[in-house]
Amino acid sequence: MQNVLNALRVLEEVAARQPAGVGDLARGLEIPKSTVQRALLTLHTAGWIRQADGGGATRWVLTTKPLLVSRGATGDLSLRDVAVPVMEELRGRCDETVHLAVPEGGKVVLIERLETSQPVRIILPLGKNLPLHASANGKAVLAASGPEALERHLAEGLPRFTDTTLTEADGLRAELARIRERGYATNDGEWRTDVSATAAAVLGKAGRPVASISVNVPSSRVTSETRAAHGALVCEAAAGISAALGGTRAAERLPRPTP
Amino acid sequence: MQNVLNALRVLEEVAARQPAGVGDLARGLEIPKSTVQRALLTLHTAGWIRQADGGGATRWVLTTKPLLVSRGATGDLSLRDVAVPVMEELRGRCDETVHLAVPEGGKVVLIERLETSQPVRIILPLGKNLPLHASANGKAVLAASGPEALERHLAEGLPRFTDTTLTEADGLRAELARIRERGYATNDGEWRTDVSATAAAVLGKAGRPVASISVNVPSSRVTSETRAAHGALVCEAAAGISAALGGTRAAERLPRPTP
DNA sequence: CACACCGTGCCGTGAACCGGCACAATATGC
DNA sequence: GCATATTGTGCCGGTTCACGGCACGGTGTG
Repeated sequence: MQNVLNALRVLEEVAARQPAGVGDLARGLEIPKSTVQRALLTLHTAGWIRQADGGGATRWVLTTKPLLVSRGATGDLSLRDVAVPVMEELRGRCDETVHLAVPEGGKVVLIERLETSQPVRIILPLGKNLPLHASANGKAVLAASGPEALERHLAEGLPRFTDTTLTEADGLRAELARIRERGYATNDGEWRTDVSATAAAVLGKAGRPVASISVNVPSSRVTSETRAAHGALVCEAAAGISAALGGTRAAERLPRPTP
Repeated sequence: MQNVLNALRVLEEVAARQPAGVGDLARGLEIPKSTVQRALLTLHTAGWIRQADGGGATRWVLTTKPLLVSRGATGDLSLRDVAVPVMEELRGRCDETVHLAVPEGGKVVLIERLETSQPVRIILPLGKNLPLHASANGKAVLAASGPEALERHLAEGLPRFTDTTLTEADGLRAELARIRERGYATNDGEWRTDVSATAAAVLGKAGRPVASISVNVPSSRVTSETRAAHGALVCEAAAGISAALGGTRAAERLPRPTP
């Protein structure tokens, strides 16, 4: 138990500051050197880390095993493989940065990105946590979730990020209704002043939102025409991914496959 | 130790067959149910897995933590972020499937893929291990490595995959010399009969190969013209990535940054 | 209703992890 | 060149906690 927690913390630390030695890690984690050393050897025999090629001091780096494991991290049929081609098509049509995010623990997490060719870009690191009430992806997911998810989120409060952030429950409710009506969500500098986005939710087999796809544009580049155009595009893209995942968004029951 | 190994095996099994229950995992791993249960709870408190939304029975799925950890899995400056735009450019010029692989443990591992728009495609799963002596990426890496790496690989033998596979040490040596001469490696059905590829190695700061980029084409579509064209393209792409990584491929020593 | 299977929790035993410490080898300061 | 600091590695005793058999309540299934 404690052993596993230590080893996983060491693993994360290795990932963060690779290539790293025993001393670095022990100091960064505030864990005795011996413990870190044992964790490193264990992770090595498990095939998760290896020693860097350079001779001298032993520096540890990750193997590709974490990558292998995270391949199935997004959903049943490898959401990423299905979504990326659709995202490429979408970016081709608008030439703006396209994001894919999945809901997790009261946030949405950015898991894939395709960049625009334009010089002014939105650049968020993969793995970034975005708030549910102040991002286009978050609001799209929230609008597609049940009311209990909304209440759960309201209970945690609506922190303000900019002066356009929705911090009132009623305002958020009205916004979500508008999103459900037109099918896509928008964000006009509600989280970072200069970031705007348009997003639509991807629905899984159970009709629940499993992801969200968005077009991200610097606020300075947004016009009412592009906004509407992006809305239509992300709706189409999200519907395409949902269908490819086998989503039953108002789909008729399929004839059962012959056994 | 044993504890950690168990937990990591459980984690991999969850990744492979998510959403999965305790019984499934225990049977698949041939580990007592109690042990698996403890490992699941531990992984949960560590934030690596979570319960699926569906009510009924508890099914476990991965969180995005493995994805976060694997972000830095490829190199110092996130090789993937640097390579993907170059790969997109490359695919745009030839409209064929582009692969990115990294060397690891006597193999090369496929870590990124961009697909062609053409109907006949090469589809290899991400994370696939490719042999050093019978794949374009592998040979490109081998040609850019030191002679001791070659000897180490020769000691393990050269298994035959097809009737064009290079299984003789001398033949491989000659091939590697040819690769070093022209800058790119080729594979003409030496691993799978219908898969051909052209690859060039990406060099890191120490001048060692840290990755390889390749254009993969069905053998039926290969001509001598496309082969030469792809060779030039992958060389250019690999050089671009190497430069972006700060590779010192014949680069002069930089003035040290003022402290 | 019986049966099988599910996920979960308890518990005694013994093997393990923990972490302080010591040691060799290599940078760094004077 | 000596002294100092820091590195990675290995050992070992004490105590903890992981192991895995077993039992329980709940849920389909025949």
